[in-house]
Amino acid sequence: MSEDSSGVEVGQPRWHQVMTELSSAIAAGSFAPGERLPTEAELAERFKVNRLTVRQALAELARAGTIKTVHGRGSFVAELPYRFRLRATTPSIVAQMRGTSTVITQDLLRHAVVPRSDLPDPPALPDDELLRLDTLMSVDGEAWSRDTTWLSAKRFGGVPAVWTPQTSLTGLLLGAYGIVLRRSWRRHSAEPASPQDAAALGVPLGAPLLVLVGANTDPAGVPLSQVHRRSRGDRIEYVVDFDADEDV
Amino acid sequence: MSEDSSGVEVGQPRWHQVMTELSSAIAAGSFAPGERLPTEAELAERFKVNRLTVRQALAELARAGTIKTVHGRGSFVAELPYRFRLRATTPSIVAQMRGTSTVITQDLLRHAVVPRSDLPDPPALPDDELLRLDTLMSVDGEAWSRDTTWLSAKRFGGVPAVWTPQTSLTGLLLGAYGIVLRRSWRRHSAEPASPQDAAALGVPLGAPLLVLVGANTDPAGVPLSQVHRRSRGDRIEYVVDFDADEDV
DNA sequence: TAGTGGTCTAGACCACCGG
DNA sequence: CGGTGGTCTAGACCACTAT
Repeated sequence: MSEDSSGVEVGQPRWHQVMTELSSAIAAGSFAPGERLPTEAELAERFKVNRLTVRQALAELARAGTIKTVHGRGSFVAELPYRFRLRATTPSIVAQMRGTSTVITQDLLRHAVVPRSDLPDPPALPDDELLRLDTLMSVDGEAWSRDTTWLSAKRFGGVPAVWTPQTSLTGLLLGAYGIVLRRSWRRHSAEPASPQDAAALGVPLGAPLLVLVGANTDPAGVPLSQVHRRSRGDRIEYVVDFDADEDV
Repeated sequence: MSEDSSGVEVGQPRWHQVMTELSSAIAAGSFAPGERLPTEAELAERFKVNRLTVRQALAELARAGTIKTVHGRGSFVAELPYRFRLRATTPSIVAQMRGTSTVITQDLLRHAVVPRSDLPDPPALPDDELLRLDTLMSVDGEAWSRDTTWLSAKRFGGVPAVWTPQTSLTGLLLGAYGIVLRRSWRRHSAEPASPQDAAALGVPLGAPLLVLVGANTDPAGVPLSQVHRRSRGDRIEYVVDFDADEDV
């Protein structure tokens, strides 16, 4: 990245220069976390570019999680980037996070019983009727991940009735059914946020999500549940520790 | 997503409609994998919108990996989405992929010996001089992931001299040094592609990358290497299997 | 209602690719 | 060289938020 005598990038598009200058200013503390940036019109005037050029710069910063843009209000510097480190060996995410001083809620958005034959790619569960739970996990009021969980409808049909935002599914299964979940396998991938993801998680379209697909069994190895979790990439990461004892 | 009588989305921005229509056309096979889409000007005329509106639609499709846009040539439908499934328990990625009929190369882009004291966040290795290897892994000529690997410079200083594009680092350490690597821990996260990532991997700025940070030890548990791998999210995923025997 | 970001247009010029 | 995508401008109007 070459620069001229005044420290301005050379040979880069104008929007890229604006992006890095804003990024540097934020990193240098010229704008505090949570603070509002100048309006797009002001930035355009300050950088002597068109407003669209500013917008391209802001869009990239938003996708990277550096700022958060809200329609009608402005663009705000993100809170200090914090990524929650989750142990992949532990079935319950919510239980792990509850150990902290933050407020964790998991709302049940939808639930339905679906015949296995209706599913193009049914989960590997030994049941004909499957209970589908769509939940949204939030931390301090900020949505962090969307889950879709599949269970046996016959065995666990009562779960939606007793669900509360404080529910941890693993804890519920243990408490109400006496069942201990054991992780069987996990798949980790990175995907761009779909329009639905973007709306539910409050991230820009295309923002990186960390996606987990996995299965849990009972202690005997009988498949009990299958999970599909889409988490904000700037908030969640998974740790696999091969040295430590693999307990819960 | 409501639609009017002709099946056109309603209440969505024009660029979003163009995006979904193109996406559907591709999914329906109107454009074969690898085929070139009409030019932006043609699409603008066909959809009766400005070229910028078409460009916003194409940009989202490119970030999602549906198409690949090349300056001066056009936009091309991506080859059938294929994601390589890598076992997280196995230290060597390259060795895993070599089992397939594809051509895997790993080019050594740069290497340097760095005093540990020069690093703001040094890897957990018991050495004062560290060898840094920057490599690029490609599959059938397409760049899939960039690695930065740290090793003891004293023990492994000869590695760069014997490197070839066919090298697997794990295999090399075993062959030339008689050392068996054992995975110690792994961290998986999702990040947007930086300008450097985008240039090296041929993806759009901000495209989702699957990032792995990890450490390996010798069989006795002594730290040997630390890895930082940034892979194309549309090409790589990691599998953690808790049921299978954890060998290899 | 005023101020903010979100969308869209028309037009221009530049940078890259291929023959 | 002609054709393609990449960047940028000026200007307009819409949608959302706060007061």
